[in-house]
Amino acid sequence: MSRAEQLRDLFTECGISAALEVVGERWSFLILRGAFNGLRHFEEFQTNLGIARNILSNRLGRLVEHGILRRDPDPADRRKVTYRLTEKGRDLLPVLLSLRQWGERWISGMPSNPVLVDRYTRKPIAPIIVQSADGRELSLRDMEWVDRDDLEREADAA
Amino acid sequence: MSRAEQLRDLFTECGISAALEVVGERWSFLILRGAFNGLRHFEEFQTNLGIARNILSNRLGRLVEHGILRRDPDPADRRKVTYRLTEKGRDLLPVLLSLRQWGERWISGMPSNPVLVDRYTRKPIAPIIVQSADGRELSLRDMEWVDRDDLEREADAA
DNA sequence: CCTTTCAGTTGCGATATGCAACCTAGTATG
DNA sequence: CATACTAGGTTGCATATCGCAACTGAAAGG
Repeated sequence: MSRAEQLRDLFTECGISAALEVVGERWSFLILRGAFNGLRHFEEFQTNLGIARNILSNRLGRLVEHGILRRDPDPADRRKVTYRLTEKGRDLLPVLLSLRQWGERWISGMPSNPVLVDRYTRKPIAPIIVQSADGRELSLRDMEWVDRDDLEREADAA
Repeated sequence: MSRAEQLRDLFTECGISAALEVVGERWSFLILRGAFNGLRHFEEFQTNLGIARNILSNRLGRLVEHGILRRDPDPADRRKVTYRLTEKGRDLLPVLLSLRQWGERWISGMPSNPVLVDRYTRKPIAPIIVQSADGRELSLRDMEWVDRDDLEREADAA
């Protein structure tokens, strides 16, 4: 595959642009961070994040539309609405945490509060890293972009 | 304290907000994806991403200001400028890859092309996960948010 | 009833984005 | 040398999105 072809593929069918369509807007990550931290109700998000009410309304709606949050009426108090993460939403945790760790390391320079700990050992979670299939840590030097078809041909040849 | 300062504090107190202040704008992640895949020059970014020239100019400038990209004139052709990732920028790889993996799994439904492989084993990299300090995979059930001061008190009590 | 709470919606000005045209320095061509 | 072309922007202007404050409407609570 030529370099030009590789680049074209890269930009037409990448999971990153697909993901950004859904969670790439201004407040989406912060709303999700709130949800991971236990925020459930509109007013909780609004006062905690300081986000404008109309924007919050719009973002919650989009996250629900995309199946990242579930919106349930509270049976005990019919004014209240409960937003909570779906499995699809919970699966964004590595993204949120790696972003947070990067921000702590390179921008704020210190760990934020509160800390996410292993419930049993009470120790903070490890830094999120890129690993090989057999669990070794990989840096950029250890990796290479390969076309899927080329990779299959390699495997067949071996 | 002015409203602007209040907002600034709000933005810097959490690693996620701090990170988003720098890389949270519309095209930033896509520009970084390009950089990770070898794009170096203004025109390369522009034609491959289809981004407006003024926005690209502004984003590249911001990424350089924040030390995520380095901007060097090309000594061989003094019209050309080379943008490349700094260590701070390269350290965003787990964020980009976990976002990509999430998008592949939940939005596009299939792995994108090309694939990032371990250069030596030729196998695709592993899914990015959250791990304990001793390397066990952690799910949300295994974790807990703890105030840092409370955690210290726990440690002292033990 | 009367008040408060919750989850929004509406109107409107400020900000950000996208597009096309233009600009400047440097390079290739004849 | 004159001319054309290239790389990396900038400028003007239309549109889209955001943020704030005020308002709404249904449901509790007293």
